[in-house]
Amino acid sequence: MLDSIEIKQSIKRTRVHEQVTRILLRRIIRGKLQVGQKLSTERAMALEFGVNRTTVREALRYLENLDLITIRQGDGAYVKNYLESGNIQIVKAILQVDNSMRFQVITAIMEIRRINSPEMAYSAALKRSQSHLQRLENTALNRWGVSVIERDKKIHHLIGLASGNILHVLMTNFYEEFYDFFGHLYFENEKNKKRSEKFHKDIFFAIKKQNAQEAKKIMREILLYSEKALFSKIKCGADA
Amino acid sequence: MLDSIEIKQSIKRTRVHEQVTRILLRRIIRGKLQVGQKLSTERAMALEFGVNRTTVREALRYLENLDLITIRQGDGAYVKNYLESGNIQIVKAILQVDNSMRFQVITAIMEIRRINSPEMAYSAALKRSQSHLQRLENTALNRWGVSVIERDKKIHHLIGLASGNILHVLMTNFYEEFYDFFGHLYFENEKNKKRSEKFHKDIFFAIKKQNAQEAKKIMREILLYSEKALFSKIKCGADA
DNA sequence: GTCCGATAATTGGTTCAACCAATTTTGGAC
DNA sequence: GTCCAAAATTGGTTGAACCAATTATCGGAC
Repeated sequence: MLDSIEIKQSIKRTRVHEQVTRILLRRIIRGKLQVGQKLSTERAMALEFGVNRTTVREALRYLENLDLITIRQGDGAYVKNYLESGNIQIVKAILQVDNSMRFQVITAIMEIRRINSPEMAYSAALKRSQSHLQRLENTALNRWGVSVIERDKKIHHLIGLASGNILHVLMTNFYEEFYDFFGHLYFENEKNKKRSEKFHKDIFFAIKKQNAQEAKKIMREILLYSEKALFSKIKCGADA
Repeated sequence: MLDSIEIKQSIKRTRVHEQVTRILLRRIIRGKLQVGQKLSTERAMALEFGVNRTTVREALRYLENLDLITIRQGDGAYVKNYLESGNIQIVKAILQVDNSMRFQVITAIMEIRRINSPEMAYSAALKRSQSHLQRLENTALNRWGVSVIERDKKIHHLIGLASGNILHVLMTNFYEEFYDFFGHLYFENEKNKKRSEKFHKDIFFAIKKQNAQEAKKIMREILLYSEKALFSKIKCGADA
């Protein structure tokens, strides 16, 4: 009961089937297991990795849920072409096993966010309910309590809810999964922090006024700003 | 070897752990299992459903992959708030267990597509390689072979590839998972078919000319058209 | 020789029983 | 009441066995 969530997450022992997942994932992403190729049998993999077949099966279940493989009883498991059938979650999986694609993936994510979030803000300004507005105000104007990064997450999330489109919410969840990868790079800078706090207020008032065009513009500008700030940071980091 | 893919898919016996998944999914989506609530123990569920604990575990693994539950060794499994942490794949899961949200979900998906795909076409026109252009031409201009709906899927997919953003490709995969739900309603109409075939040619030529603005406009127009066509269809279906 | 069908071998799906590892609960010492 | 160690609870993993679908094999009909 006393353990903080941070400790729980950092200490948590990696489950064996997650390690197996990682190995297979790496083989697929790196191309050691090519599209259409048949995986070893469950029994053979259990032997190879020195684990139980049940454990292998849990790993295969994960890859199947990502649409990275198909499994057919009596036959075997085959690698699918993730560009044709894979679901969006695979980019996170990719990042975890292949750091070389990191920059490309992050760029792709930010581009998608730059396309979607302004429209999300637009819809939110038009459709926001009174209760969403209230929650937005509580989060945007109260400077105490949580960190800026946490407040930023919450603002985007609330705007998603206010937009009335569940996919906007889920897309926002998706972006946030990558805050761990690059969010701190942005928010550790004091100037960026200030800029985002201004954003929180501005977008709240635009949504309050139901000025959709302005909300869209404000969202667009903060995303462009943060992208620029982030990439210059990454470039500096690479030079150092 | 003789069985067609259709037969394979329709006949395929539902795996037991998938049935368990379905039950638990329904309980969560319908709110019988509320956010924060603890699920029964694996052993208890195995008893309740009359299956083995291993089978229950495979179902739980699925829900965990969807970020619908968290599992903690020594403690148990808890329902998460999917609006805060769920990944995009859950909307498909929702559709499979709760038909009442069907209209809302499809509307949400089409809105997101209307936001993204025109920008995807824009990028594709700017960045398309010669090989992507070639594949696009083969698909867009050859009227023989596959059905219009299959050609349509392929066109969108190729535009995604040409855009150079892997997320555009994966988002396109995502939309396509719902063609089964509403695609046939659109493509069974001869006039709609003709309209889409025109779209295929038009967007190809725009991308060939690298006219990004035009490609974006063409994409936007076909999406608006198809949405209108689809909703009038759904409305008629509801009246009949 | 080819083709067909029965049969065997292979492989994923499920079950059972046991034990390991983390967490929670219990109950006594203070 | 607090604290700590033991016990109970619960998820994680293992091993072996059997079920079910697919594939490979082999013998006979032609």
